[in-house]
Amino acid sequence: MQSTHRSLKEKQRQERESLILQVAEEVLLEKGYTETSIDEIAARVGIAKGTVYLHFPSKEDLVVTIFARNMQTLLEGVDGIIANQPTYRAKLEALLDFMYTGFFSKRAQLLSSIHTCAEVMNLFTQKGSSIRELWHNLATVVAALLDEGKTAGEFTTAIPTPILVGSFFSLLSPLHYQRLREEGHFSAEELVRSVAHIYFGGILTE
Amino acid sequence: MQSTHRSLKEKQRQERESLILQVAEEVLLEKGYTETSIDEIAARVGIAKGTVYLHFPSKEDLVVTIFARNMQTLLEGVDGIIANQPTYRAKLEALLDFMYTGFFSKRAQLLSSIHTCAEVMNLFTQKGSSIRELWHNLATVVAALLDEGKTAGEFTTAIPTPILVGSFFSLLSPLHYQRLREEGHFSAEELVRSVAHIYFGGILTE
Amino acid sequence: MQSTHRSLKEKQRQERESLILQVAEEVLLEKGYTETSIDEIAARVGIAKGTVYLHFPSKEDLVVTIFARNMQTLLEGVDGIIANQPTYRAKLEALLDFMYTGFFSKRAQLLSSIHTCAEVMNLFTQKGSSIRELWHNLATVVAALLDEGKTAGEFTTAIPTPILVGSFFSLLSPLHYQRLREEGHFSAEELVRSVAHIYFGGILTE
Amino acid sequence: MQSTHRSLKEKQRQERESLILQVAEEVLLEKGYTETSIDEIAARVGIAKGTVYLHFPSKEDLVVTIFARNMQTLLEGVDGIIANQPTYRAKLEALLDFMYTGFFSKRAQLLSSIHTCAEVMNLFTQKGSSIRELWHNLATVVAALLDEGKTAGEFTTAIPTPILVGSFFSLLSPLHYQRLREEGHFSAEELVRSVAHIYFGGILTE
DNA sequence: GATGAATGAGCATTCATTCAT
DNA sequence: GATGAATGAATGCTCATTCAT
Repeated sequence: MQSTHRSLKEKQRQERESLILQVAEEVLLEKGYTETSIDEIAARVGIAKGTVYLHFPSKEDLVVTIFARNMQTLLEGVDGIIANQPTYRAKLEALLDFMYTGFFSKRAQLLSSIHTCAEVMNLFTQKGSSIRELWHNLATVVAALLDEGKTAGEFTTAIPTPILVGSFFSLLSPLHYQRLREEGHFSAEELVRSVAHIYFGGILTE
Repeated sequence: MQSTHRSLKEKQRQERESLILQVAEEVLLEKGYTETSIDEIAARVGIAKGTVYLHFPSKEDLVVTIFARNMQTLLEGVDGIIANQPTYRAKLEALLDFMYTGFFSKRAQLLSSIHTCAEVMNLFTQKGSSIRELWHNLATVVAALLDEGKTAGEFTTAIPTPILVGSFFSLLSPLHYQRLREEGHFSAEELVRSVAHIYFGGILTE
Repeated sequence: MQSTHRSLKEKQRQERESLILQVAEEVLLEKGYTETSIDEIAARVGIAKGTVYLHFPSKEDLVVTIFARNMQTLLEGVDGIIANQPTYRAKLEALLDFMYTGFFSKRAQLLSSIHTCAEVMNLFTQKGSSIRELWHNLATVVAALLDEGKTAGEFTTAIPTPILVGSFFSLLSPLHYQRLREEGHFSAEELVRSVAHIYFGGILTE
Repeated sequence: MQSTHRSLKEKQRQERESLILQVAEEVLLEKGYTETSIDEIAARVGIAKGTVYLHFPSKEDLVVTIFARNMQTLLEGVDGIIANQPTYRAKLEALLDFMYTGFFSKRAQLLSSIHTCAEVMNLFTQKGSSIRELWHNLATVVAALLDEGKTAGEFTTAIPTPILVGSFFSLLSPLHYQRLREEGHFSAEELVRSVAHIYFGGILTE
């Protein structure tokens, strides 16, 4: 019963922490790092400012945690996603699909801002070594798929792999993605399909 | 003489305003919006903080002006750039080249941050109607090229134009661009060539 | 049995209270009032923060209690200490010795800070009336010894007793005391002997 | 005229800075370091909080400046004060007199708190190297006087010089000093005379 | 009774903006 | 016109105190 009690407490704690992370993620997406204030996060969650600090030692840590958690989840899913695909193209398409369609449809924006927003990048120069590492892992996976695809004769060797990796992650910048979905009334699936078409086949007619 | 005097004054004023804009642009690129302080801009220009406010009513306006001026210059150049190209593909490639190789090699990062960085976007929700309009104009030009290219049978009709436009501007996210140039030792030309290869021809062999 | 139970509980309560006071005293000596946090006290004692508040209504009260308890103990010992000394000088020397050598070697620093540290003094302006009273009692004892010594012809009458009392308690400021012991490698005994030499005999050669 | 204008500005600036230092010193004496807030200092001076930061980069620096300035002034005066005194005793008495009677009658309290108040001491562990040095200089001067006095046969050699130095600066703890003046209605002169009597001649008759 | 999660007032510090000179 | 000193709102963070469990 003691343990029941404890696990209840612990569960509530986890839930609250999740809530903070979720709300912080929202505000972060809306306003960017600097304009996001702990005050606002606390207010939106409906708790006191100090409570946030019971879960995260600093604003910086809170944000790094958000990024790390997303990266981690993404990385954990990658292997399963690419495992059963027959070709390297199919593997990369499955990855694109996972990133923009599923769990990450919104989070992808945040992850993307790691390398599109100066403000965010500077954050990780100091505290985000773990993030950089996770990101590097992901980029390595993609680079490996591209290299193996080249060796297998699937992909052109005319373009250096680093550039291919860069374009792979650039294909659908988060805010373009969002705008197209919201204003252009395109489904996530259509967006991914189109982007894959461009990346793998180009836009030229045969 | 009065008018001579006035126009001299006015010329000096213009020159200083240009200098402020140029310096502010530099700082903005280095540090991002929030970390950019009027103090630093004034110091780098060598004028007093208050003088900046004689030219721009607020930090926000200053930044919006920078974006607008770049957009404007870009737009003004577009026609000449695409005019003499034989095909729509060539027109779009010339545009890519102009954006990433020439005058805009650095500015492109700023322009791009309009839709990749929440912080920057919010700026334009309030004060940046002119920017949105200019951006819309540019997007319209690209959309027209793509549409005409479709009609001419140059480009695939399988992908909706808005998505093609989004991908066109996403192809090389600014920080990827920068990192590839600095760490990967790729030339701007090679980057543009590769990206065009991907966009137009895809990455598949054959 | 009820009463046995109660007194057991009560005994445990007393012991814990003593422990809190002891630990708080240590931290207080190390860090000063403001830098001392209830959190740290509770952690060092091994109890919850809230439990401290079951014993003391506020941090202020806790600290006042520490001072009062020390003053009380000192006062209770005074009579025994001075009782069997033949002269007034011997009585005062024994008191000095007791304060700097024995049980109070460390606590003397705390007591002394009552009138050397503004921060501490302000504490007692509001809640420390009991402290002031106890301190006054001690000062009265010393004043009496000095007055009687004067009457007995032992001490000079050239100096008003209040000043003599002030100097008696100032002789060895706590941090000087500590520094001399730690860096100068003087024993407590030597320090007390030297200070007594100065106070009673001056530093001039015969 | 330009220079007149500038020096006027500069003079006003100096005056304001002096005012801040003076007010901060008062508050510091009343409340101690931690309880002193920039807000209160600014309010008492009648300026905005931010203005304080135009003069001092941080609270810590402000306080260190106060201490350093006092120490500096004291040190600068020392030589002149002891120069024309015939004996070492007279030199030390003159120094005592200077510290407790003149310019430093109040400031002595602050200086004294350098080594009587844990809170204050900790401050100088980090930023106050200059203070420690200045203090060390003063202690060295006093130690030299005592040593030379010993060699000259003026002072007893029975007590190690470091202890004599410690007692010299402890003789009249600042708050005792203040209380005796305010409540005991003793003049500064009488206090210094008495303290000197004790230090040099002891309190014994004959 | 004991706990420790939650609270929120308080503080040092920054910086866009204003305005007297 | 130009200056830069002055302002004060805003923010990250701490910690004494409370109270539901």
